[in-house]
Parts: sequence; C-alpha cells; structure tokens
Amino acid sequence: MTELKEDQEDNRHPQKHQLCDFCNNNIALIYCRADSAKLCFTCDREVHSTNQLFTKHTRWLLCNLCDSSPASILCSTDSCVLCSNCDWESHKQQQSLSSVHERRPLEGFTGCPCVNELLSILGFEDLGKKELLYGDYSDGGGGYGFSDWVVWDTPSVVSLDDLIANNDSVPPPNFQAIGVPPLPKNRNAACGKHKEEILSQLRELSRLEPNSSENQDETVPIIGFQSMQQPAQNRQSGFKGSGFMQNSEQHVVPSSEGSGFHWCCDTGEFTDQGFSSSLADCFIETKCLLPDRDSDVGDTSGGANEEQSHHNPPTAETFQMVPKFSHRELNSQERETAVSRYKEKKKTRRYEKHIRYESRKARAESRTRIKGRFAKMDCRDTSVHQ
DNA sequence: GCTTCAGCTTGTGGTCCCATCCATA
DNA sequence: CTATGGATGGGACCACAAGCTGAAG
Repeated sequence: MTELKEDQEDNRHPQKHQLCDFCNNNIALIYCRADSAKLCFTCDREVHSTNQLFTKHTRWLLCNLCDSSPASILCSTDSCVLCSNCDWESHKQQQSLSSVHERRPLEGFTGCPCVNELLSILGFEDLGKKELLYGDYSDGGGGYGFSDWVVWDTPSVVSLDDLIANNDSVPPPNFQAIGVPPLPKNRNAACGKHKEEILSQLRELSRLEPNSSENQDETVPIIGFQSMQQPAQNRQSGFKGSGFMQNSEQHVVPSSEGSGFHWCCDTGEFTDQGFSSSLADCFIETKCLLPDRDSDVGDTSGGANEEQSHHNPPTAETFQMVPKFSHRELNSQERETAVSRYKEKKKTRRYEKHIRYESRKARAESRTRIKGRFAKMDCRDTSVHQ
C-alpha cells in the first residue's frame, strides 16, 4: 500500500536523481548550502571532515521534488521532504488537502555525525548500527520489510492496563519483552522518499567507520517493546511531528520510576537524561512554536489550574483542535518571504568596501592625522612636525 | 507645497591595541 | 605539556564636512 503510494508519487514527479557532485557516482542525498553542492553521505563525510571550518557547514537533505534545494519541510502525509519552494507549490495547489497534511520543519545538521547520529537525525534512531549493517530490511522476506521500519501501526498490546494486568510478569523498568516481535521502528522517519537509498548509503558509511564493529553492542537497540524509547517516539510523532495526531495512547504511557525516564502527557512534561540534548532542543523549540493556547497546558498539572474548566485537559483531541497549521503555514510563508529577501540581498552582496560618499573619502584622505587618528584643524601645526 | 534653518547623524582612513592563532623551544 | 614570541585580524579612535530630519515661516 505504502509502496503503491510511493510509486504513484514517483510517477507524479518523474525525475532523474542527481548524482553526487563529488564522486559523481552515488545518488546525491544531502545539500550543503555553503558549498552549493549535492553530496552522497560518504562524500559528505569525506568533504566535511577535512578541517574544522568545513564541519561548520550546515547540510540538509535534498528536496524530494526538485532535487536541487535543501529540504526544510517534512510532509508526513506524503512521506517526503521538501524545500520551502516546493512545499509552498505542492501544498498551495491542494489547498483542501494540504489543510490535513502533517508538515513540520526540518533542521539541518553540522559537524561530522557518526552513523548513529545520522540515524537519529534522519529519524531512524531506533535503527541501530547493527541492524543497519546486518539487518535485512530491504526485502520483505524473512521478517520485516523496509516499510515495516517506517510505518507505524498502533501496537496491539501497549497500554497501562495491559502492563498492569499481569502483575506476575511485571517487566523490569526497561520493559524488555523478550520474544515479542519487534515493534515497527521509527514511525516518524524524516528522510523523505529516498529512505532505502539513505539507508544503503548509511550502511556503506557504517562499514567505513573504523570502530563500527567495536561499538555495535553498545548501539544495538533493545529488540521488542522498549519503554525507554516509547516516549521519544511518541514525542516525535506527537510534539515534533505536528500536534499529537497519531497516538492517542500517549497519556497512558507509564512513567517508570528509577529508570531515569519520566513521561507525563498531561503536562507535556518530559524528562529523560538518556536523550540527546539536540532532541531536547528540538522539543523545546517546537513547543515554543505552538500557539499560546498550548502554553496553558503546562500549567494544568497544578491544582489551581485544574479549576480552569474553560479548556479541556490536554488530550490528543485537544491538541488536535489547536490551529497549529495556521501557525505552521504562517511560518512557511514568512520563511518563503525571508528566503526570497535573502536571495535578493545575496545577489547584491558586496564584500569589498563600498564608499558611499566620495567627497567624504577625499576629505578624509586630505585630513591631518596624529597616529592615524584625525586631528583637530588647530593641531595642524603640531602634526606637521610629526 | 515649498524653502530655510538648526540640530543631529553619518561616514571617512590610518594607526594603535588587543585577542587569537600557530609554530617553536 | 607549558611558555614564548611572531603573525594576523578586527575593532576603536579621532575630527569634521556632508547628509538627513523635523520644525518654522
């Protein structure tokens, strides 16, 4: 079904994939604005690890439509990443449909992230390096096909009641359910249409990493139900992924004492020392982007604010009512305008010194100076001697 | 609407000073 | 690893005419 949809999408936007500007061999998946270059993951690593300056280049995934601009928007509905222009064009033409499209901003990355970090950046944080290296996700045979990694189906047995029901088999804090088929991984991958190519290149990159074999054990995610990661996924699909659209079970996810993880959906409070700061930053940023109405949500945990019955408890439905898309679209338009202004300004950018008033220049050159500083006219006599 | 005027702001270049980087002992 | 010195880059400084702005006639 998903593959069919993707095929249709591909037919709708027939295109020839751009090759990497560096090796001219692999499909370019990354765009570096500083270099104005389209790169594959391997060449990106090679190019941007050469010196410290290059590591500061911010890179983005390539837009799935035009294949020539950095993608700044993820459309979860279409499972594609788009540049601001293509996002505007594609969703402008389908006003009625775009109103229900889930979109969220994407951020670039800098430095030389390792494969695991890239997996996290691209929304494959559940997919450890071991799976990347040895996992057979590219075909459907013998287990989980690729689509299983990226398509989210609500788990049949994940609720507080389910967990409490069998007290005899209360799982340890990490809730490792041995023998349970692994949940679909990464229901919120942010890599767009070229998932397989990305994973293929990351797999290649992983092989090239010197300590790929050493760290495998450390990076192997727990197979099966992982309460440690569940909130992160929920958070991604909910907060980051635009508005709690997917998983109404979020508010019954158990908080596990002593596990270093706590999730409380009522307040939106989320703490987990295990998560990277970058992910936390994403969360904070997204929260700031939400309309003011959301800011009240965080207070509902307090007793006094519970009296405020003018708004319902922040269930998934409540958040769905928030006019988040109007906010998002406004940002998108503003972004569009800003990008246009930036491009125009960039065209006229001048790095050489620009003299606005030649007359002032001529006068400054003829002025008397003392140690480079302009001197008063009545100091002329003394300056002459210097 | 136009002109005039007063007051304020801006811009100009050579030199100095300080912080930072890098190589070397 | 630390200390030292040279190289480098960028900002501050100066006076004052030109330009700008708002009020007044």
